[in-house]
Amino acid sequence: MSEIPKTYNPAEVEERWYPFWEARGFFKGRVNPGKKPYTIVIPPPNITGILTMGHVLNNTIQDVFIRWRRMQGYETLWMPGTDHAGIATQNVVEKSLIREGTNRHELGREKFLARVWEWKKEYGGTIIRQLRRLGTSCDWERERFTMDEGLSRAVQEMFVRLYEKKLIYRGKYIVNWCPKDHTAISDDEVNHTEQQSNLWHIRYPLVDSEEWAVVATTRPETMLGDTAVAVNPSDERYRHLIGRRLRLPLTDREIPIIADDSVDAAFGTGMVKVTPAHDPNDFLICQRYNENVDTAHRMVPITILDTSARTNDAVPEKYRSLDRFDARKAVVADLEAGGFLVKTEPYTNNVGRCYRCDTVIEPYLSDQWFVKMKPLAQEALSVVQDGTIRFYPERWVKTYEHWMTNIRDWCISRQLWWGHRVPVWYCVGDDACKLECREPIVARRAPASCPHCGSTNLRQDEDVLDTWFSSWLWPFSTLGWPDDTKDLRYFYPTDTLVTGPDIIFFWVARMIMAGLEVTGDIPAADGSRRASRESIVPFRHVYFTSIIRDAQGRKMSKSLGNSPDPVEVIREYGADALRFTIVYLAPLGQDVLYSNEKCEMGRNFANKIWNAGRFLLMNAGETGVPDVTPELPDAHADLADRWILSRYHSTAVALNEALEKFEINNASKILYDFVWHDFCDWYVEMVKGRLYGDAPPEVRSAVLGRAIMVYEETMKLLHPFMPFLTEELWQNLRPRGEGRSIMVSEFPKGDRSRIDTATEAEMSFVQDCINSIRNIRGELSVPPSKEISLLVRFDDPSASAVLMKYEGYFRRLARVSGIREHLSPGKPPQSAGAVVRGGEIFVPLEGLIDLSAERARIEKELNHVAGMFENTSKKLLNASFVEKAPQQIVDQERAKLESFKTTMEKLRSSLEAL
RNA sequence: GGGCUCUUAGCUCAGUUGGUUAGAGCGCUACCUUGACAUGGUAGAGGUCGUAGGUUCGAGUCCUAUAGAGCCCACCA
Repeated sequence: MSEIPKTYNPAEVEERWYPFWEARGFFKGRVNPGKKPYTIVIPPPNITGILTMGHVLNNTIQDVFIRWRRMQGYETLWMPGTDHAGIATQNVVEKSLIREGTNRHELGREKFLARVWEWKKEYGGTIIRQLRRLGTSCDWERERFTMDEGLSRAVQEMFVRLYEKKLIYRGKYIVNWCPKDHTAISDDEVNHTEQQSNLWHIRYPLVDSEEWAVVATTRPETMLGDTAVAVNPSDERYRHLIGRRLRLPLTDREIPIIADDSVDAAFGTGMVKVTPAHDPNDFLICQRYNENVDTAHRMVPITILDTSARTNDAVPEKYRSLDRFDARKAVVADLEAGGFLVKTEPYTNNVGRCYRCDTVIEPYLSDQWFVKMKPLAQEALSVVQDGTIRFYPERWVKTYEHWMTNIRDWCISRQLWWGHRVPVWYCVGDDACKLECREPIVARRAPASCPHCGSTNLRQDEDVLDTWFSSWLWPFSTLGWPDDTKDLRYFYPTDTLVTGPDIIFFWVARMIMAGLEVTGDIPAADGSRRASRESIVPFRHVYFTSIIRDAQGRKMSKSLGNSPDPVEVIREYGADALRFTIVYLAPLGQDVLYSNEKCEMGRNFANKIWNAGRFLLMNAGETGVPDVTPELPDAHADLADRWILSRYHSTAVALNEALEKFEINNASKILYDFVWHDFCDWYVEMVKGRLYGDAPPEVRSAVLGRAIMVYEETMKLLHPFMPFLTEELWQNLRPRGEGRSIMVSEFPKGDRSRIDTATEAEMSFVQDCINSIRNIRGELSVPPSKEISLLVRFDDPSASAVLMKYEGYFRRLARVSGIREHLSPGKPPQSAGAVVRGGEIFVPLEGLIDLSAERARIEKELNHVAGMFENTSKKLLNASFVEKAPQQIVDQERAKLESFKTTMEKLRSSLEAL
C-alpha cells in the first residue's frame, strides 16, 4: 500500500471529516431520558472577536471533555453562541460611520441599530467559522446570540423579577464614567494603573479671619465643584474650625468646614476638599452630612463637567468648555498666580481607566440602574464553599470568596444604543394628567398607557443594559428560560464550565447568582421540583484555563501584535497538532508561554501516529486486516504482546482518571508517552520479526491483528484530543460501514485485571539488557552495521532462558546475531560487559574493542553504582532509620545495598580483566 | 495595604499522598537514510531543585523567614 503518504496531510483530512460528522448529526444533543446528559455551554465569544490562542485552548479543552463524555455514552450537548458585546460592537460600527463622514447621532437610534445588525450579519459569525476549523463539536443548530429574541425575553424577565423583588433600583450615584464612550461602566470594567502625578496643596482662606485651611488633592480642577472642606471630628487641630466658612479660590462661592469620620487626620494636612459630584468618597460624605441637617441646609453636589469631561457652565466663565486636563492646568496656574498654591509634590497615584478604550475614568454623578448584590451573593458564596460547585484549580475559591464578601452593587445601565433596552417606561403625562406620575413603569412588554393616569404618552428609558446582564443568564436562557422547556428540564444544570480566570467576577460569579435566583421553579427532567442546590446551580465544575502568553511571557495583545492567528497555525501544522500542543503545554492553573514553533511537537506526534498506522496497513496489505475475535488478545502472544496489552490497559485507566480529575495536560502526556515510547519505540520494533519473518501464517495474523486492535483502541483514546487524524486512521483500518464514526464509538475504560505486573517486570528486564547493549555499542563506537554476538551469565538459569527465547528481539533492537551462555568465571577475552539484574552480559568485540574507552565506560558505571551504594549504606548505618522507617522501606534499602554490592564486584572484576 | 501564583538541565516545563543519586520536549554532541516515520532512530553531555533556617529516620515535595518574577483585589484625598 505504497499510496499512503509518508507524512500526514492534515488540511485534506480535516476538510473531509468535519462535514461528515456534522451531516450525520453527531454534534446534536437531544433530550434522551435513557441516557445521562452531559452539558457544556460555550463562553460566548464577542461578535467583534477573532479567534485567539486563548479561544483555542479554551475550546479545545471543552471539546476534549465533550468528545470524551460523548464516547462514554452520555447524551452530550455543547451549546454554542455569541455575545453582542455592547460597547465593543457599538464602537466598531461607529468607527465605520466616522469613516463615512457621519455619526450615529446624525443617523438616529433606529437607523444606527439597523446598521449594527447589518454588521453583525456580515461579520458576527467570523469567530464561529474559525472555531469550526478547530474541530469543535458544538451543536451548531442550537447556536444562540445574546440579543436574539428568546434571550432578550430572558433579559426582560430577569429585570422585571429582580425589580419586583426590589433587587433592582434606580438612583443618582457616582459611577465610573468613560468620557470617550459616553457611558457608565461597572466597577469591574475599570483598570487601575499607577501614574506619576502631583499632590497639590491648596490654601482656602477663611471668610471671617486671616486664617486659612490647606487641602491636598490630585485633581485640582475639581475644586471648582467643591461644596465643603472636611476634617476628622476628633482632630484637635481643626475642631474649632468646624462650622466656619471658607472662600473658595477662583470662584465667588463660600463653603463650610464640616466634620466626617472618613477623613484620615494623618494624611496630608488632615483636611479634605469635598467634591460630591466628582468623587465617590466625597459623595458619601455629602450624603452623611445631609442626613444630619435640615432640608434648607443640605449640601447640593455641583457637577462641573459634561459627559465628555469638559467643564460646563457651573464653573466661572474663564474655565468653561475646557477639557478636564486643560482645566487642571488653568486652575493650577491661577492658583499659583493668586498665591493659593502652597506646594506641589510629586505623587504616584492610581488612576482608573476604561477597559475598552483606556481613557481615564471620571467619577460622575448620574442616574443609573443598579442590582443589589448582597442578597444574591450569599447563596452563591455558600455553594462554592460547600463544594456544590467545584473550582479547578481550587485556589480560585479564595479569590471568589473575597469578592463575594466585599461585593458592591452592580451598575447595569449603559448610555449606549446597542444592547437590551432597559424595560422601563416613564409617563411623560399629557394635559389631562394632573398626577405626579413619575414612577417608572417596569414591564415585560411595552405598556399601552400609564397605570396611574392613563396617559398614553410614555417614553422608554433611553439606556441599555450591561452586556453581562444577558451573559449571566447564558446557562439557562440558551435552553429556553424563562419558558419551562424540555431542554431546560433535561440539560440543566450544565456540568463543566471552561473559562479564563479573568472573568470570574464578570461572568462566573454572576451566573451562579442568577442560576440560584431563578432556576428553582424549572421542574427537573422527571417533573419533580428542584429541591437541592445541586439542581439549581448553573454548573457543577468550573475549569479555569491558563492564560496564554508569548515566548517572552507577555500577554497576547492586538497592540503588541504578538497574537498568532490560529487559522494560520492550523494551516501550517494542522488542527490536531495545534489542539494537542496547546493542551499539552497548559497545566491546570499555570500560565503558558506559547510560540508557533511549539506546534512542531504536536505535528511530529501526529506524524508519528500516522506512520505507525501506515506501518500496520502496509503489513496488512497482502493479507488484509484480521478480524477482532474474542481469542485475539491472547492468541500466540509472547512477551511483547502481553506487555503492550498491559501497558494499553494501564494507559486507558490512567487517562480516564486524569480526565476525571480535570488534569487534561497530564492526560495528553499519558497518551504521548504510551504511543511514542511504548507502542512505537518498543512494541512495533518487537513485532517486526514476526511480521517480516517466516512465522506461520496464523501467528503472523494474530500478531498483526492484535497490533491493529491495540492501535485502534488507542485511536479512540486519542480521539478527544486529535479528532481528525484519529477518524481518518480509524476509517482507513477497516471498512466501517456508512455513518459509522470513531467519535460515536465506545471510549475504552481500560481493564485493571489486564495490567500484568509480571509481564511488565520481564519486559523491563529485556529492555534493560537491550539498553545495556546499545550503551556498549554507542559508547564504544561499534558501527551500527556490525552485528555482534552476546554472551550471558546468570545465577538463575531461567534468566538466560528468557533472553535466548527472545533472541529475535535482540537481533532487531540491538543487532545481536546470537546469544550463548558464558559459564566460565571471568569475562570473555576482548569483550565489553555490563551488569544487569541477576547477572552479566558480554559483547565480544575482537579487534574492535577500544580498551581505554571500555575502561572509561565501566569506571563511569562503577562510580554511579558506588555513589548509590554509599548512600544506601549510610542510610542503613543510621540506627534511627532502621528503627523508625517502615519495615518495608528498610528491607527495600537492604536489598538495594546487596545488589549494588554485587554489581560493584562484577564491575571491578571486569576492570581487572581489561 | 491585603490576597494568590511562580522560581527544578541552555530554553519551556512535569514531578501525584515526603521514601532509589530528579524526568520530558526543544536545543546541543556523535553516529545512522536498516523494508512506518529524518516531522525519524540510537547513544551521550547537561541540574548542590532561588537562598537561609526548621520539622522528619528521610525534603524538589511539609513549615517559617528571605530574595526575585508575575497576577488579582483595595475610595486614603
